[in-house]
Order: sequence, then C-alpha cells, then structure tokens
Amino acid sequence: MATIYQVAERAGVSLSTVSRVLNGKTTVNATLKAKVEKAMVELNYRPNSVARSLATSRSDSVGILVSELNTPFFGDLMQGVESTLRAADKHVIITVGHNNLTTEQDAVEFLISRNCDALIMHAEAMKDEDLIALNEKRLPISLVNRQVKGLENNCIALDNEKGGYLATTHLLELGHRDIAYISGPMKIRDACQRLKGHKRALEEAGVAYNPFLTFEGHYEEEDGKTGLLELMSRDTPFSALVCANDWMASGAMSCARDLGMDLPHDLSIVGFDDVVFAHHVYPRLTTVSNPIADMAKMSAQYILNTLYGHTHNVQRLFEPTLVVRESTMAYES
Amino acid sequence: MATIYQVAERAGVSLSTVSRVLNGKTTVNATLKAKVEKAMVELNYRPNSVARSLATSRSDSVGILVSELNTPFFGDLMQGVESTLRAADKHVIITVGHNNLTTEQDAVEFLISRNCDALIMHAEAMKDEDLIALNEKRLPISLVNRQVKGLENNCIALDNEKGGYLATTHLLELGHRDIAYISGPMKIRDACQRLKGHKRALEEAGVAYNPFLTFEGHYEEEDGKTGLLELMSRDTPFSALVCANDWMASGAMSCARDLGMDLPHDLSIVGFDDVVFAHHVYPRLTTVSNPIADMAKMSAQYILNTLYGHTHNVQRLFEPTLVVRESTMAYES
DNA sequence: CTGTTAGCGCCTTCAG
DNA sequence: CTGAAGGCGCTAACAG
Repeated sequence: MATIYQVAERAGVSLSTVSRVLNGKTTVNATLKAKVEKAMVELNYRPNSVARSLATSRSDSVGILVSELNTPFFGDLMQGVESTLRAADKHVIITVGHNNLTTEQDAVEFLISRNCDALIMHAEAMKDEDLIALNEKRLPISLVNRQVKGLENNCIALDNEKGGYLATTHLLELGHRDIAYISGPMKIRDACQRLKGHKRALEEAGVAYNPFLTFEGHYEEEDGKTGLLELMSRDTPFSALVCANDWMASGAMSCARDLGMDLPHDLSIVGFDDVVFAHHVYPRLTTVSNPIADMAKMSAQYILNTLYGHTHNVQRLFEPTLVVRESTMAYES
Repeated sequence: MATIYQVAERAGVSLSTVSRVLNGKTTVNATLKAKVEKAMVELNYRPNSVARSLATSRSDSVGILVSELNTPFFGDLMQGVESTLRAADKHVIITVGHNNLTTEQDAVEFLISRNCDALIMHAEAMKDEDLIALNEKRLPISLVNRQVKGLENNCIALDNEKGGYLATTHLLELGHRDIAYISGPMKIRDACQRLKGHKRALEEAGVAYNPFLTFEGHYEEEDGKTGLLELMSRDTPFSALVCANDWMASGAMSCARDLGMDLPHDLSIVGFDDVVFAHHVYPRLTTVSNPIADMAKMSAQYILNTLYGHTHNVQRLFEPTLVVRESTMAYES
C-alpha cells in the first residue's frame, strides 16, 4: 500500500502538503493540490486510518455494544445507529456483551483500545456507577434503553411504564377483568417498569391486582409456554394475557394452540416490542411498539452533537404506542 | 491513559521488557516480570491496540461484511462468526454492504484501512474478479454463501440446488403435481440454483415444468403476496407452493389467509432458510434449513487456519435439510 | 535475558 | 502557503 510519503515524492512536494490536501483544513496552492491528487490516484493511495488514529487519538468511529447479534431487537438497534452514523461519514465498531458483566467490560476495553471516539451502549450488566465513571473519565457514551441517574443527558429510553399501561388498558377496554401477566426478569429495569404500568392500569380501572396471575420469565420464547402452563395450573381463571415481550407472547400462543385453544376467542394476548415477526404469528399479534430503531438513531445523533459539533434535536424519552392486530378481542362471558 | 513507557519507568526497566511481558513471546526474568505486572495494575495500564496495530500491521481482528444488520439471516451469520472468533481471542469489525457495489467497496476499504487481518464477506454486488484480486493482492478473504471459480478454498456455501430439490420433492411425495414456485431475483446465484433444484425434482418425477407456475420475486415478504396473487390470476391451478425464502412464504401465507383460504388444506407451502420466525408463523412453516450459523462458523475457522495457524477441519459445502412442520399436507383431490 | 534504536503512517507545531 | 522535525504507543531487530 502506498504511503503518504510516496505520494509526496511522486508529486514533488513534502509530505505535510499531502497531509493538508488530505484533510482539507488549511488552504493549499491549487497547482500543488492538483499534483498531489494526481499522484494519489496514480498510486491508488488510501489513507491508513490506524496511523491517523494513532496520531490524532481519534478515529471517526464509534463503538457499539449490544447484547446479542441475532435478534430483531438488536438488529434494529444496530441498523438505526449504523445508518445515521454512516450518513455522517462515521464508522461503527460493534461488540457483543451477552448480558454478562465481564464480557461487557472486555468489549468496552476493546472499543476504547481501538480509539473509538464514543460509545453507544445497550449495557445490561454494568452498574450505574461504572457507566458514570466511564463517561466522565474515559469517553462520551450514550445509553440506549436505559436510564441512569446522573447521566440523564446520555440516556435515550422508552417509557416502559406507559407501555405496560397501554397493553393492559387495551384489554380492560375490551372488557377483560382477569388479566394474566408474564413478565421479564425483575432484575431488569424495563421488566419492572412494564409490570408497574400493568398494575397502574388495573388500579385505575378498579381491578385488584392478583399476584397469582403473574409469572416471571426471562424474556425468552420458552417462558411463554412455561408461564402459560404455570398460570393455568393455578386455578385462577383469566381471559387475557399480556406478555412483557413478543417472544414470550409467541411462545404462549403456540402453547395455547397446542392445548387446543381457539385464539383469540379463548384467550386474548398482547405482546411488547413489535418485533419483526409480530405480524408473522397467527393471529397477528397485538403489541406495544418499541421504536428501538428511532431511539438508536437519536442516540447516534446525540453522539454526533457532542463529538462532531452537529446540532440535531435529541429526544430522550420515547412514547410507546399500541399496535392493535388480531390477537385480542372483546371479552366474551 | 498510561503508556508502556510509564509502566517501564515505574517498574524500573526498559520499555522493551514491558513489551515482552505483554506479548509473552520471549522469556523474561521472573522478578522483573513481577515488577512490570505490578506497575501495570497500579497504573491501570491498557495496551493501545491502535499503536500495536500500526507497529505490526496486524490487528487480531477480522472484518465482516454483511448486507443488512437487522435480518435473522445476517444475525445468525454475524453471531456465528463472532462467537468462534472471540473464542480464539480475535475481534470482529462489522460493516454493511446493502447489496450495493459502491457501499460494499467502501466497506472493504474501511476494513482494510483498519488493518483487519482478513475479511469474511457476504458479498453480493462485487464481482468474482474483484474478489479474486482482493484475496490475491490485499488480504485473505472468506466468502460465505457464495461460490467463486478460482477461489474454491475460500468459499463456504450451501448446496442450494439440493435445497430446491428437497422442497419440491417433499411436495411431490405428498402427491402434489401442480406446484407453483416463487423465486428470488434470478440475478442472484442462489435464487437460480434453488429454482434449478425445483426443476430437477419435477423432471425426475416426470412432471412437466410449467413456466406459468413460477413467479420471480425479490426475496421480500411483499413478493409472497404479489406472487401468489399473480400466480392465481394465471388460471393455472396449483395445490402447492414453494417459496425461495421464508419471508416470501410468510407473505404468501398471510395473503392466502386474507383470501379466506384454509391452510394447509387449500394450499401447501414450503419456505427456504428456516429463519427464526419460521415456527412462529401459522401453520408452522415447513421449510428447508439453511445452516448459516454453521457456515459462518466454518468460515471463521478457515480464517483462523490460514491466519493464525489453527488446524480446524473446514467443510466447504453444506447440505440443506428439510424441516417438516405443519404448512404442508398430502394432496387432496 | 535485557536495553537501545529505529521505524509503522500520519498529524501538527514551528520556522521560513 | 510550504517544508522540517518531532511525536502518537508500540514492536522488532540488533547488540550486549
């Protein structure tokens, strides 16, 4: 690969001149500039971003931390960030945290050692204080789908409580009173908030919350099945079910069908996230949309602002909306 | 951030010694080594991989090119590569090609300028000769889901022809004779091969191929719908349909249901890829499994072999298998 | 086994 | 506006 030095030699100028036309910061005599550019194409010159990064300790790329690579949720997240960053000529380095503390920390170290200018993270295992320290002492970060006290500006989150509220309210409006709930793991923030919204909706409707109607899952498809089975074994009848994400909803639907139930007549089901397959299931899933791609985009814009002087508006709290499809229907006594 | 020099100073040794304990290539006196390690933790030292990369022109990371970030297929691909590479302590830099020539080339240049040691690519737009040149003149590459003449060793691919054959044979064995086919874009290799397999199955069964029963789509969900509608408008009855991927199959299923058809009684449908949502659709989709995660893993192992002296076995051609679920049933006259 | 000395490719003062 | 010189953090011969 040609280096800046060879370009300089061929163009008959010094390497600083080449550097200047490369970066376009300072003005360069038009003739020299032309010569340099000619030399560059002739040599098929490509700047080495590693060298540049070492010299400037910047890299024009931002690190991304996701929990998994192969789920629709994170797919949308990555895609949202990548496309808006790329439009600004920034690049993206993606790492995986697997919802595990050590892995997340390793990933962060890797990204930093790669001179990333900033980090956009979906951190699940790292603690609030770690994140605060990271942001203060190391490099700017933005958190997607999480709210950290003391880092309000950096957080882009969904109003999960409202989402839970919407789901349950929808069911209440359809006349359901006995509403079961399969939650995510309660150690995860958003899972708590969604459940909280569910409870508020019940309360406002004057329906007593019955702990026997809720089951704690792990956000995985399998939990929809085991949850439904468990709930049904408790001898507390219910006519509707809200699941804290679409995976569990899909699991519950399959299970219900295997049990010979007729959906949605025998059971109305609401999901959460409106993940890509939500309208592939049958009946098509009524769910709460989680505009993760938009949030990701916003997160990227925030980084663009703080790092490269852009001036996008940044919206920090996103409102979920209810997407009514065919998996819910009016209560039939 | 602490540098190797500061560590050396604090430990009272030269920086080459520090470098040595860092890389562990040569032996270092145990006492000195201890001193160095102590200094490293005290200073919370982290090696700067950019500097290392500049000095060695290696980076212990391999670039990945996918077409999209937010689809199950590429999700599995990325996940397969990432996990096996990470197990070998290599990192991954992911870029997106969007099935567009310029974008793909930019992505490749970015990865090279980042000193990636190798590339694992799902290249769709770049031409065979570009890929050959890339591999010969620049850096080792491995191609997933593509076969290039002259690059046999670097290619990990699925026997798509066999997949098409399996899908149609399954239907034939169920007694269907009039089998419609919604293909992918014929400019894409695998789409051609899948169709070829379909034709071979018909031929072997003594069923004449009827061009009126095939429709060319673009591998998108929408094509399932438009394809089905178009095929039905051609007044050539059929009792079964194979779609060249699951997205189109899902689209066709929704459309069929909207048309009031009873699945699978009124129409048996087979998909291709066995993508994550294939068993979320209803009826659960019979499809041809595409072990993309395994292929991705193999691709990573190939790179590990050629680059870092590993000695994994590498399987270059993968056999698809038929996954029979509930979207197909015996022909009813 | 250890320290010294050059670079890796580029940017960035500083003079001119 | 241009060139010379030093340095980013680390590795890799080369002597000792």
